[in-house]
Amino acid sequence: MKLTLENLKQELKEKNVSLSHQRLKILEYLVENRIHPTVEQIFSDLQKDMPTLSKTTVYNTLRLLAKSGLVKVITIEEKEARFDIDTRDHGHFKCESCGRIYDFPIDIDPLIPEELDKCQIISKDVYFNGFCARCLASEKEGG
Amino acid sequence: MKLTLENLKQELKEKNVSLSHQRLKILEYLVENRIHPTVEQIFSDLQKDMPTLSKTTVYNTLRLLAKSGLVKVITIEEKEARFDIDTRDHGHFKCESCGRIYDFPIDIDPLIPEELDKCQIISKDVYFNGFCARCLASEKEGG
DNA sequence: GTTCCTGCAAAAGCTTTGCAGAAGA
DNA sequence: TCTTCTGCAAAGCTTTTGCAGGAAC
Repeated sequence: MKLTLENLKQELKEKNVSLSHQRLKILEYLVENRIHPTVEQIFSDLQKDMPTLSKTTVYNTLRLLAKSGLVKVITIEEKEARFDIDTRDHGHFKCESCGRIYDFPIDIDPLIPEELDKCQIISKDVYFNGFCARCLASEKEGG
Repeated sequence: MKLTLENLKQELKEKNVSLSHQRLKILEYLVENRIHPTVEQIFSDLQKDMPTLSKTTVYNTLRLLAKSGLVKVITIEEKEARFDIDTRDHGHFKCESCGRIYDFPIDIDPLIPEELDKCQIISKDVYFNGFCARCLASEKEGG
């Protein structure tokens, strides 16, 4: 299933989660801005078109979407949570220089050790930290 | 190199990090209690023997140890940081029922995709969430 | 008219900072 | 003596909660 706004709206409908104007805009933002934004980013970007939007609503909506399984909370850094509309298994790489978070494909299921066989695994996260190719290149170039 | 207090003290010596009484006790605690404790756990346990210990010192020391590379900060949950004296690559499984965090061996290096070849990876974290064998068993048993 | 949602303000919780006094070399 | 460390208090941030007003059906 592709991660389109239509599909996500349909999924919410099936789960009886209503979509107010604010909620729809936040969902749209997540679909169109696959940058694993923070609450602050979502809030300040959307506020430009919705001056009355409050941060509380952003928090409430993200919590609702996470509870409904449509959004994943990324804890790759200590201070702030980040949000990902793509809930399928994949890895995240955070550049310590520019702050960008990149997705990368990784299938760790074959590596899960036997000792976890008797556990029930609900979510799997792979987080890498370092410096991205772009920053390494501009560092070399710029001095 | 084994994770003994002696080896860790030696490593700090080489890095010119001095070990006060408080710092030594916190380091000892981490070596002897491989439970990925929170600041609160470390503080309240150590306070029993060191009534004047302050939480600030626990924070300061953990930051120092992390900066020195002797401790890893685990962000497997959103609210509180946890600390691991074992900085070698391994996975963490957090049980949502009892809150325990288990270590498990996993070597993801062979799975790192080509697209990250030009990045510099500094740290790798694998976090699983779910229910541990112990909790699943007692649930079945207890009803 | 009833229910649910929004958004302000305040509170809560973790972590950091400022600083004076204490400890140690 | 001089430097470094501790620990109290206060501040800083992110996130949650209480609640009155408003929107939607």
